[in-house]
Amino acid sequence: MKISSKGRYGITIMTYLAKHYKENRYISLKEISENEDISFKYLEKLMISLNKDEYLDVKKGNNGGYRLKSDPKNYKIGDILRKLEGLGLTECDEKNCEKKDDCSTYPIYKELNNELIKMMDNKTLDNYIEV
Amino acid sequence: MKISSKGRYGITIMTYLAKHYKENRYISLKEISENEDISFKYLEKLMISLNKDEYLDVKKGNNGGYRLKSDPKNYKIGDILRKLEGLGLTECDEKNCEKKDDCSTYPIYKELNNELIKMMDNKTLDNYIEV
DNA sequence: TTGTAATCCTACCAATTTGGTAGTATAATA
DNA sequence: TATTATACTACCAAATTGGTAGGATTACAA
Repeated sequence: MKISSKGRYGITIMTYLAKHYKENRYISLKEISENEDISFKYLEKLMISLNKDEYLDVKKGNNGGYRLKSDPKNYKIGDILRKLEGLGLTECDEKNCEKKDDCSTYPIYKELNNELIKMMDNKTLDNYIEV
Repeated sequence: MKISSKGRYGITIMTYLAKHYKENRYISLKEISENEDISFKYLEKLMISLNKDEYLDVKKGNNGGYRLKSDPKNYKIGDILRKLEGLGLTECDEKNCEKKDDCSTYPIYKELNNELIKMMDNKTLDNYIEV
């Protein structure tokens, strides 16, 4: 039940973007790679997932990079993890398991998943950047 | 961040034992294996971890098997998972990471882990067996 | 006292997931 | 048009996970 390094890197990246949000500039993967000690190539790949549904502003070319579309308070930890590795402790609901109604453990996972999701969506990036 | 099948099986096993607690008998892995459709051999291996610190009553030999040591209300979901796969979304605290104080994401994980543990230890087996 | 039913323990293996690399294509702009 | 950036595809190695096999040990009942 660990968050994978994919998810952890995602949170690192997004926290980095949040911290520099006020600077109003595009931040390149090169910069993040150097400052957060994550392989540039791996970062590139993560960004493809992380930027699903145009989650971020992107600019290619010179002085390009990524930028939050809006204030850090609008970015939930839950959403970051959803994009990179999905959210939830089981797949009971996701896979639409047929045995659900007759499953002795489903009620446990239903509760756990609901609380987990609530907890993750309740935390936004602004809480973790000193201003 | 999924619970592994190790953990899920553990919860299935413990729920089974809880459901039959009132019957006051030892329950064999053979019985659990047949009823819950888990490979007998795999079950055997899981029980070694699951029974750490003499978590359960065991009897070998004829009519032997496993039994809860006490009422299902004393068995936390958190403890079951601790025995089989550990509890927590990161290893930040477990591995005593040196960079903690200088880590931009540690505060996030600290909060998440605390809430997760609280949530898991708040759920006991008696809540999930119909009486 | 011996056969049987159960757990205990160790070693091994296959499949999947995860973490990471390499190379090329595409786009923006100075 | 050279440079700086992201976008995309294919590949690969290591670790984890899920599972199997087989023998050792223990308890009990006939």
